Amino acid sequence: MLDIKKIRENEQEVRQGLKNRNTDTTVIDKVVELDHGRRKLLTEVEALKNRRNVVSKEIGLLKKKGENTDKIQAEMRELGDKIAAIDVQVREIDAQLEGQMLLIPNIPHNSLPVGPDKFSNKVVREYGKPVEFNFKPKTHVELGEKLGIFDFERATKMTGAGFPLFVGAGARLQRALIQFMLDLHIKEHGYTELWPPSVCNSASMRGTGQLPKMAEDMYHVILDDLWLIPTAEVPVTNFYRDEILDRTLPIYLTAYTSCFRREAGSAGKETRGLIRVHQFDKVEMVKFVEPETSYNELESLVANAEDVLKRLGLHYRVLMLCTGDISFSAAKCYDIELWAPGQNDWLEVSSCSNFEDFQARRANIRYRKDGKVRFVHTLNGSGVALARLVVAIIENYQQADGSVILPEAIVPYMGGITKLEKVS
RNA sequence: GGAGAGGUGGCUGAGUGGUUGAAAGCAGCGGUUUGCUAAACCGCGGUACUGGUGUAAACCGGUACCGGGGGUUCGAAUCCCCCCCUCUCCGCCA
Repeated sequence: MLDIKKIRENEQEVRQGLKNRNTDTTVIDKVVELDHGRRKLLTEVEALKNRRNVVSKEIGLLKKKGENTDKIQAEMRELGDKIAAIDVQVREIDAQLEGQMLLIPNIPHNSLPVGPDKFSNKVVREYGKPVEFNFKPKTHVELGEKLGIFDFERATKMTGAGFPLFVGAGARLQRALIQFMLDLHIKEHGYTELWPPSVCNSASMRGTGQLPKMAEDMYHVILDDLWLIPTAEVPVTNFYRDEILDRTLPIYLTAYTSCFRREAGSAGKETRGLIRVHQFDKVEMVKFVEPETSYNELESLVANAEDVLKRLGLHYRVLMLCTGDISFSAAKCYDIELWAPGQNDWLEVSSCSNFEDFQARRANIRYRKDGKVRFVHTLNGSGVALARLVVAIIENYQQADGSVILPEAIVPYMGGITKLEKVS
């Protein structure tokens, strides 16, 4: 959520930010009008309440002396009715204002390239080179089905399309990668591990910005009004919701969770394989930092995610997303994409964002600095998403015979398996 | 799911419908004392919204906040209703 004061004082800047994002700015018109009306009513009703408070005290004193207060009480009853009427109006305006404020996305940071869509994203750097094959590389679907490391047909029987099922060495590979990534972040990057719930309540979803706008993209457990988490960002960021932190910042947390996404509206797109699925696994990194440091922290967050890919020897590139392509809550975002030769395309495996105080305001996460209470800045990034990482590993490390040599870094986690081969 | 108990400030914990923003303690901040640390003593406190003065730092006001939302009343932490959450016991159960 934006600061209403910022809208009041820097209206043009906010409008320009929204325009750069391709967002309709009429919401600002509404907000400005509501805010104006709200404050006018507030001054009025608060003056009346002050009078009521003063007179009520007098009534108490008069009664103690045994004097008759019927007349003043009747007056106050009238005043009370007036107050109640204005209070109703204020409450209505508050609700409308809150509703509008929740729909306004974050303002993009001024370092972003301005542009309407992903074609304006800027490649910041590229690591490694594409693997050269002396045969035509296969897709992970062709390879994996032959290797028996996943089974999409039976997954469809159990659950439905878009829910992956890993088998044997494939299942172990998932577990190994999770362990490898968590160990790296905990031991070398300074994160503390959390193992959070897989469902969250609506307040948490609002806190990180999924609600109210993305309700249709999530699985909703209606009986208990709980939501399956689309990312560990939700539980981990909400770890500190409604708290004033007394710990020294920065705080780095990491968590592995499954992630659930309905992917409404993307039916038919990339439906085969592991590229776009309803459930996938991800190690997430979340930071709570002082505002002055958040852009430096974003750079080191990206570096932490890149470290995973470097150690796995994968070819990747880092994109700085343009104003039109960043997500609702983010002020700045880097995407990391892996090269997948079977797909002949780049695959997004990480999205590292600085939300500034946008989530902190919604989730009410603050800290004390020199006796004053301030909102923290929150950041998060995938470190990294598994399904697509597996795609890249399989497609990059494939051999002519259809086997897959595993990157050295995960061999210790694979119980001696160095190669995925067909088992009969 | 059934029965009971409870939700008060950063924490612990009092609280009579009328100077209660809220006793007390702890923590915190400032000061005195002290060779240093500690201790002792004195003093100060919350948050949000909002009005005024000021370029600003700031200062002076107002309103609201005792789990959340309603209600009764001139006046509610205190009385009533609804909801949420936590704990204990029972039931069920990986």
